Order: sequence, then structure tokens, then C-alpha cells
Amino acid sequence: MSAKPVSLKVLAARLGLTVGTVSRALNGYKDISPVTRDRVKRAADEMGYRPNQTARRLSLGAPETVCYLMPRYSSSIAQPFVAQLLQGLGEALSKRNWDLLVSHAESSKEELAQIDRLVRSGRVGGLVISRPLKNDPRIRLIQDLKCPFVVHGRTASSDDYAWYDVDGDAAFVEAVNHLVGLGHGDIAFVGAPLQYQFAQDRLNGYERAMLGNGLTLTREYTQIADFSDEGGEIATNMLLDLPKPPTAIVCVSDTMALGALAAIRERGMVPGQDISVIGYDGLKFGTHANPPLSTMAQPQAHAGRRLGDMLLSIIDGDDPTKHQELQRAYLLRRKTDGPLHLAEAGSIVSEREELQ
Amino acid sequence: MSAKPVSLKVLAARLGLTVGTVSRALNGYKDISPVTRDRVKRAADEMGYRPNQTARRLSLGAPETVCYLMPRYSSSIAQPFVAQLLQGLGEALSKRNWDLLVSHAESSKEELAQIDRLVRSGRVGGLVISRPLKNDPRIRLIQDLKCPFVVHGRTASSDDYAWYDVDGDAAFVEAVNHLVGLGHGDIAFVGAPLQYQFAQDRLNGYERAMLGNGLTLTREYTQIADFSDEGGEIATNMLLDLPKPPTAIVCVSDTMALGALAAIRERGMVPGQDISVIGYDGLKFGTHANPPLSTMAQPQAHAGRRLGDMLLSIIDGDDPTKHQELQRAYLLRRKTDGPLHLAEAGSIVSEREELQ
DNA sequence: CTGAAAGCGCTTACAG
DNA sequence: CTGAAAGCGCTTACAG
Repeated sequence: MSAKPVSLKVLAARLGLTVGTVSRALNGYKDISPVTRDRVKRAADEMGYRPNQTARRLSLGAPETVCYLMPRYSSSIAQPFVAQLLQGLGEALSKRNWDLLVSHAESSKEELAQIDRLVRSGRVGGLVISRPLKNDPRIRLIQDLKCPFVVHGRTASSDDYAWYDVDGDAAFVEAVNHLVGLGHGDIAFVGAPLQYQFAQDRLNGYERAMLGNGLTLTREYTQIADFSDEGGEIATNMLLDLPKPPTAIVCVSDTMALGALAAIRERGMVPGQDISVIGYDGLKFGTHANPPLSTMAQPQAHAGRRLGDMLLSIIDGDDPTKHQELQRAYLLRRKTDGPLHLAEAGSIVSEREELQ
Repeated sequence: MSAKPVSLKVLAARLGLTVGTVSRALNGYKDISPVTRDRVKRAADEMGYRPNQTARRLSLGAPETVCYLMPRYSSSIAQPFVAQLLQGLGEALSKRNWDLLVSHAESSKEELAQIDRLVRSGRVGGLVISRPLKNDPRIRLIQDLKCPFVVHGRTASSDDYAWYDVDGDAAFVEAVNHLVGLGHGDIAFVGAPLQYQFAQDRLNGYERAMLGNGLTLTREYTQIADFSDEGGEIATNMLLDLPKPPTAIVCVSDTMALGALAAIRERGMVPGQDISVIGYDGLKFGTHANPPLSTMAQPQAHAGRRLGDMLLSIIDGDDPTKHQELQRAYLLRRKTDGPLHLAEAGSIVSEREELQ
């Protein structure tokens, strides 16, 4: 179908040289005379020669290709970070003219099979995975395969591989402290299933900060739900149905926080006044939420670039454990965090009701 | 770095056969005795043999790889459709065990260079591009390279290649007709730069529907801005500053519509009551806008799958022009479209002011 | 039914 | 400085 590209053979024939010589000239070998080197390069340009990468990689024994394993969706809200991450990865890889493959699997089992095929068939020389589970079978498999890899996120025992993560624990400490500073004490947590390490990290931060502020943890104030806006909405409804609803909620993601806002508005309350909500991610569309969502934001722009650079270094032989990078999230105040006041009046009412 | 995989050679040696025989057995050639075929397959399984794809593809002369050219961002709102599209493409390709590459360029010039390298170096056997320009240089280049490709969208002269698109013209006719049915006549258009064909298509639909309803087109009611939420906000501010502002606005995308809502709210007006807004895309996050955004939605889920299937068929030799698929968008009413009433009162006031 | 051989388009020691 | 040759790991006519 495609037009036949010019090969080293025809280029060599045109020049009256052997393919070996032409190859060395093109690859800048020192033992080629400057004059023929120039002659070869000029001819290559003229004829539009492009080395066949498949042949080159077979000869080199290196696929010069990296694969990103796309996260499976638990939500219908597309994962906005994927496009950015791919862009960053691509930038890092293109400096060396490596290729970026993407792979998507329907199930965990399928994903493992795909990883196995991908590396054992010599198609990829490195992998990057996102959002690891606490004890992620992919990581064990990749380690068994001895394939270089980097993780976007961390697992529980994250000491023996390379990763790039944002400190979710610290972020939730900051979020809770901020709310306490605003006068809140009844602070609830809306989270995702704890098989995800990031969900556990953020819960840990929440709990640590609650205790650190002398507040008590209750089962009812910790709502784990599906990782989606609907999940956030359901979890928040559970909280609002409590005899003593919280006056503030921290959410494990902006997407879940949007669901929380919906649940709150549904009851005629206004987020940021009657009840505070803080999300996590710092996604742009939070500025268009109703009202604009306060959130723990992260410098997501160069996650992909960093991960790509790390992976390349490791493939070059670097010790993976030297590449562990923890970013810090920062509080981005928009309109859904506010001081306890109307909410306080509400809680006084319910205390009165309790007295009766 | 990676563990050494087992090759055909060692597998053959283990079985006391030649590599040719083992290869044919594995590939289901008819002229291999059933007993050795089984013996070979069993041994391959046991030893965990995976054919080296690089070698296989070199031998076959086919890269079995397709590349998606990621759209460049004109907006900081990540493009949510990319992840979905990649997923669909991946599904279609994985049926045949093909790989999906992604490529991202900073500039148009770079992108053209990348396309050239990608196909001339034999790395990809097909391409898919999104959001073509009216007269897209990428398409001409790819055609010159005689590389199979499909387009997510269309250009002005879209008759000689394969594409999958949503009928933006018809969608805007429907949106305008709907608004006219609600009593609106002063309907404005917030659009993206017209070098994008989709921007032109949607503008065409708007204009056609306006004229079809006996309404007049004015320069002031057609605002072209940066393809982003900020762009939508700026454009809408221009409209609202007009002596006679529109009572309804159709926006070329949900993202721009979010900006429009922001501009409207900023002036203390409420979208859907004081002024109607209809977006385009049907993105999920529109449900969380303030208020929830009415939009022309599209069945985006299987665009990727269809594009992948089309591309594969074309690579197999199908006539590209047989694969041109036009989807229909549908109106998804949420809360930002409403009848003309408060808005009408407002326009009477301004008419009175004009009399003075 | 299986083996021996050529070839895919490169790279890279090894001679000269 | 350049040529001749082997090799990367497969596939596939061609013999026998």
C-alpha cells in the first residue's frame, strides 16, 4: 500500500559503496573519511532515506519503545490526566527518537497477559503504569520479567522501584488543618475503594490530621464509594442523612467532589457556606463547578515528562530506587471552603432537637 | 536489562526440529503433521515462547502498528475525548494484535516531519488524525506517502479519504431551531477559529438555520475566539456588551460554553432564564456546570472503535471512500436553554433606552 | 511431512 | 579508510 521507501541497499548502490560503509557514515563512525561521509549524508537527504526502524531495532536488539498502560475507567468521566501524561511521556521519549505505545485492557487478568506479551515479544523496553493498587500484581509481574518500569503513584511497599507521586497523605493533612482553622470539627471523608493505594494514602492523611487536631474518628464520617461523581454523590447523601451531619467534607478527587456538590445543592444547601467541600486534583473544570471547587492541586503538567526521563535513565542502567519523586500538592481555594457559621447555627439547632 | 526470552532457535533445538518447521507448526500451516504440531505448541507453551514481533514484522514487511496523532492543545482544559478515543482504537487493533502508537508534536511543521519519519521509517502502517484543518497539510502529506489513514472529522473536500465525523452543521441547525421554538430570535454564535473545519461546519449550520427561520445574520452576533473556556468567556462578554445583546447563544463546544456561562453569571444573570446557552459535545462534566449545560451530544463512545475498524479494512485493501461515516448529534436538554421571557423584558428596556 | 536456504534491512566486529 | 561477512529472529518458497 505504502510507497516503497529507499533502503540502505539502493542508497549504497547509487553511491558505489557497500551498505556497511554507508551505514557507518550515516551513524557518524570516526573511521569514515569526511569527504565520503558528507557525500553519503547528502545523497541520503536527497533520496529521502530513512532507516527502517524495525530492522534497526532487530539488529540492535532493543525495541526503543515504551508502553503506557492506560488506567481502566471506574467512571464515565474521562480521565483528563491521560492526555497530558501521554504528551509529557512523548516529549521525554522523542528526544531519543523512541516510540510510545499505549495499551488498554478490560480486566486485570487481561492486563497481566498483555504485559507479558508486550515484554516477552520484545515489543517494549520499558513500561509505565498509573494508579497502582496496594499490592499490585502488575508490579510483581513486571519485576519478574525484569523489564524496566516506572510507576505513576506508589504502592504500600514502594521502596524497590521507581515512582513519581504526589503526597496524598500530606495533602489531606493540609486540607483538614485548613478546615479546622476555619472552625470545623465535624469533618468527613469521601473516598474511593481502598484497594487503590492513593485512596489509602489520602485516608491516612485525613485520619492523622483529625487525631492530630484532637478530633475523633467515626465510622460514619468515612464514606468509601465508587470512584466517580455518582459515587461522591451517594457517599455525600449518606453523610447528610446522618443525625449529626458533617460541616465539612474532604473528597479523594475532584470528580467525587463534584458529586458531593450536587448532593449538597440538591438539599438546598450552598457549598462553601452551609457546608465546606475540598476536592483533590486541581482539575481545570473545577473552576466551572457550582460553586467553583476548592481543591488540593498538583503540578500535573510535567508528571509525564519526569516519568519518561526516569524510565530512560533506568533503561540506561540507573538504579530504579534512585528515582523516587514525591510532589507536594497545594491548597487551591476557590469557593467551596468557608468558615463554620451558618453550619454552626444548624448544628445548634440539631443539638436543641436532641435535648427535646 | 530484560530477561532473555526464548527464541525459535532454542525451542527448535529442544524439540529436535528446524526453526522453519517449528515456525510453520506454530502458524498453523496445513502441511505439518498434527502430532508434531501439538508437540510444538505444547513445548512453546511450556517454555513460554513468544515470537519476537520486531523480527516477525521485519520478515513480514508490515509494521502491524498504527499511530494516533494527538491533537495539539489550544486550551488548558485537557481534551477528554483523547482517552476514550485511544481506548476504542486500541480495542479495534488488539483483535489483530496490532500496536497503537501515539505521537505528539509542538508545531505543525514538527508534526509533518514526524509523520514523514513515522511512515518512511516503516514504523507504522496506518495513521489516524483528529480535528483536521480546512485544508490540512497533514492529509496531503499522508496521501503523498501513500499511507493508509482515517480522519476523525472532515475537511472541506472530504471525498477522497476515509473519515468518521459528527454532523456539526445539522447539529447547529437543530440547536438554533430549538431556540427559535422557544421564542428566541436574537441568537448569537460563539465559535472557534475557522481554520478548523469543524468550526466552519458548525458556523454554516448556525447561519443556515438563522436564514431558514427568517432571521438576519449580523457580524456582531458571530464571535470567533480562542478555542477554550477563556475564549468563550471573552466572546460572550463582547456579546453582552452589545447595545442589543442576544437572548440566546450557541457555542461551538462545551468548553467554550462553560466560559459563556461564567461571563453570564458574572453579570448577575442566570443562564437558561435570562439568556439561553447551548454547547456542543455532550461532555459529562457539563452536568456539573452552573447551571447544568444543555448541549448537542454525540455518541462518542465508539468513535475510536469505528475508526480503528475502518483503518484496518483500508489497510487490507478496501477503498477508503467506502468508509465515510457521519454521526448525528442530538439535543441534550439540561438547564441552560429556556423560553424567551425575562430576556424579552430586558430587550424592551433597552429599546426604551434607545428611544430616549 | 520436514529440512535447508534465502531473505527482510539494518549494525558491527573483523580484515585488509 | 572501505569491503566482505555474520548476525538480529523471524517467515516462506523450494526441495526432497
